[in-house]
Amino acid sequence: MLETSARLLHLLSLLQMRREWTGPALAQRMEVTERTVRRDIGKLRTLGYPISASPGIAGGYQLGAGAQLPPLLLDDDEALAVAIGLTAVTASPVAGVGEASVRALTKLEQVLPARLRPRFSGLRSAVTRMAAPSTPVDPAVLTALSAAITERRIVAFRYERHDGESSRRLVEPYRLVDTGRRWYLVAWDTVREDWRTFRVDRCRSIPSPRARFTARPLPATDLARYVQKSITRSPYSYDAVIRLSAGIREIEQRIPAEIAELTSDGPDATILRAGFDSLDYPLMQLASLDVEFEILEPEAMRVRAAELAGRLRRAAGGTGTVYAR
Amino acid sequence: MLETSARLLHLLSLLQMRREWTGPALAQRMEVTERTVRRDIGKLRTLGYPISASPGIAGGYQLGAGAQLPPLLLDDDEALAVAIGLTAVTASPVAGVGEASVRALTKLEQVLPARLRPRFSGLRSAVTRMAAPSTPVDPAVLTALSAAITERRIVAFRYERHDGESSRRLVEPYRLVDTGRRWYLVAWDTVREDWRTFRVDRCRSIPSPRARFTARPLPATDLARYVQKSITRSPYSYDAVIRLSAGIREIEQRIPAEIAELTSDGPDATILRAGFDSLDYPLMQLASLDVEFEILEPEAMRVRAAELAGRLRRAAGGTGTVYAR
DNA sequence: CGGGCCGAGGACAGAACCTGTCCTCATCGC
DNA sequence: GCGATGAGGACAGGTTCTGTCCTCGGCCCG
Repeated sequence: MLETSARLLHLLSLLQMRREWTGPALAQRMEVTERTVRRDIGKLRTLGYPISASPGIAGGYQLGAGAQLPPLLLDDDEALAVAIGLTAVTASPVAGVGEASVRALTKLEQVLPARLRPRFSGLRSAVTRMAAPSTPVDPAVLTALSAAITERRIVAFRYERHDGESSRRLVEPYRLVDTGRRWYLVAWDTVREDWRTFRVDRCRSIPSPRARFTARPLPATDLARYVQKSITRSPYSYDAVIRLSAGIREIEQRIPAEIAELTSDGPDATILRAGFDSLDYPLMQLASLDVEFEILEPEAMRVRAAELAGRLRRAAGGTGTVYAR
Repeated sequence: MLETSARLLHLLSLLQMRREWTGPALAQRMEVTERTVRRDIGKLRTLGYPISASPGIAGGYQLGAGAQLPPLLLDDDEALAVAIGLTAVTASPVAGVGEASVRALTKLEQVLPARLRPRFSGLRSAVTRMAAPSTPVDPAVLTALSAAITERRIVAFRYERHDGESSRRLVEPYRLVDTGRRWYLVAWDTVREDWRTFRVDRCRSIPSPRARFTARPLPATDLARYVQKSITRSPYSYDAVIRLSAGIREIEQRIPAEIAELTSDGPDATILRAGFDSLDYPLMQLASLDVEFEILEPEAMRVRAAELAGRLRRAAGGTGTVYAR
């Protein structure tokens, strides 16, 4: 029987590895008779895994997509790839799957064989460095928080406030919320005895787990909305208004709707409104559009644009004639 | 017995979900006696999964990292996160795990429940758009090729040559090679009856599988090196030489070693050599360093820097005094 | 030190399941 | 029609599983 459980997993692994298998091939691979293979296939079907079959020449079995996801059986390199991919997603959260990616990464790290850890560490820093220039978060902070949330453990960490001063916090962590730009932790502050929303990028130490706690009712059902309300200021350092010298139709095709709000300003001009945490990246993206643009707000963005312009001009050195596009 | 296989997977799932479980909690969750839980734990141990135990108050079981990776049991959101993460890695390959990430993504897509596919499609295009601006590759092309490689199926696709003309190809695909910047396919061309190395970003249709083929000996044991040799020209559109006005120690800390070759040019200057496929992104990154720099080569990069400088200058408009840093 | 909470594992009875072997039937492509 | 595929019942001989009961050991706390 124990041999059967192992064999069923092996069968599942083979079906994931290649799309099509014949009964005789599976029987040989698993060292049982074809009758037993047919029985095992039936068992997997009973367990809910949809395996289709076609008889005759070029026939065989195929594992398809069913109502539930089967256990994923990965080899070493595949596991590393998954870990790296999840790390990339946590570094630049994609709306809606942020917390799930941290949870999945926590699961994977728990069981990652020791021989793969050095490679993972090396590749991890490469991915973190390549992430889009928003506020950087240490993946280790995220996974530590995720584990504490799952296991209902109080965590201690050093937290830096907006004025730069850091203090020690002891909290019951409940939820990680990703706003698409930043990670927040919704937690009950055990010292202040009230709910607090923490910016994860301001966490200055790896949260260390303490005693268990009993869950209390959450402060809201929609925690993403709750976090948005908790943020007393604009989530961005800069709220920009930019006039682009191209019609809105053209601009819509080149700038994702989630990033900016676009308003038509006549047949050949578009007003773009968006928030940014830093200026360099958006400035260079705007310059790369090869569309003339004008910064209406904020002043700081105009100053920065002039600085970058100067540096690029000097870097170009003794270029002869510049042809305007 | 069938019930036992399912129960073992369920137990594994619980152990992955939370770090610590007591026997009584597991027994209640799975609706068996504690004695059966102890037996099941023993079975998982026999299967190779290292489960540690601590007796007494605050005791329990913990699934640890062993010699092999256990089957991963994920919920819907976690599966989506994994899929998105793998898509991100295939879009910007991290050296060494590129092919594995495609293989893993192919496995996952095969079993992804239908109800998750629309969400996956939506999130996938978001990730692809955010990828670093190297040569874009459709993830669907990669996974179709990976499946064909695994199943030894000839594939047909339209391929665009460097002169822009596209033709139909019928090939035996053997390996996907990621050079860190681009994807290549090593394949046997059935029409020309010779080995060919294809750039995946030039594949203009989703490869469709045809008949099976019998594997032939590969043209080399080290296919990454083979691909590098096959590329008759520099892999990059531009080979740049840039002089930075800062010491090499400072620059090394801010520019990843894999991206550029750095040479000291005195105590306050550094020569940077690197290849690029486009100019805007590197120019943006260089300008953002807040270090004066000079483009020694190529001329095209100087021209582009001047263009961007002009556009940024005009965008800054009537800025008053510009303070040099 | 005792009590309670945890994990460990042997022994037994009654029940359930597993595998190979053999067989008949159906579908598919050439 | 033939050969290659999948489907599944029946049987004999053997194996495994579960709950129940029990003893033992470690850990923490009052």
